[in-house]
Amino acid sequence: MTPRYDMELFKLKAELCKTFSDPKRLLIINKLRNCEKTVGDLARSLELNQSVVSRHLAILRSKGIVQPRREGTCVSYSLTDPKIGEACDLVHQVLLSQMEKNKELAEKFI
Amino acid sequence: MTPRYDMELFKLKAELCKTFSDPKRLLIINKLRNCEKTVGDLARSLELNQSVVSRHLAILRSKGIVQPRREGTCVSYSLTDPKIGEACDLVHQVLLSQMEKNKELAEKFI
DNA sequence: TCCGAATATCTAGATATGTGTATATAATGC
DNA sequence: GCATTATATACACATATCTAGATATTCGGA
Repeated sequence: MTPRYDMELFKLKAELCKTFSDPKRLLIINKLRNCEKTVGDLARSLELNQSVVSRHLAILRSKGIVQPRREGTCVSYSLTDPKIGEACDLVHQVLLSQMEKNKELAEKFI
Repeated sequence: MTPRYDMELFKLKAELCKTFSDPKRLLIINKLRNCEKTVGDLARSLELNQSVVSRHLAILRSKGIVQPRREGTCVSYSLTDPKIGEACDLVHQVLLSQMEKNKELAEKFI
């Protein structure tokens, strides 16, 4: 594996991570974990502007994270892969693990 | 779990993801997977500017991803948690899984 | 204490990202 | 065709991020 090839691969990985690096996108993904939802549903339940939701969905769609299904004037979105939910779980775990560490560290100074 | 609390939690998760959303940071993390390395080692082996490596290490350090160990004038860095390596593996898997999907999709149009 | 090596930080400039508002597009029913 | 509803996109602006290059800091040795 040459350095150049590495760079290309890691660029792709970084882009994928970037897709998950917005709190509103993570909220949307979380809402879609178990069932598909329309743009309007998401906007209402997350109390977000319709255009904001639509744009984040467009980003997620362009990265293959979610898929649309049109039904009349409504468009329902769902996750393309259950692995995406698992990835979010792992982020959760790493976050908790970090919080634990910070807690331990904080306690040392009490 | 109220929406507000959700938002705070997802902001933290998004920040963690953002930390992984730069290809050079991912390369650095990858280099540190099995053994600690000095700033100079990393700069040389990745063919990156010293200040760039140092800056990225500062970001990773501030998020608790890596930890420094000074030895004379050198500073060696290592991962704080093996879970971080696992998280990168999962990113890798999701990426492969996406590539598979794109391949399948591409083949439908051949 | 002065010097050199290793690392960290500052600055300025280019690029990218997220948002609200307004508008465009798509589909349905009259 | 026209009005309505749902969704997508364009625009302008503010903010954030990354980088190279210069400079500051830290440490060990002469």
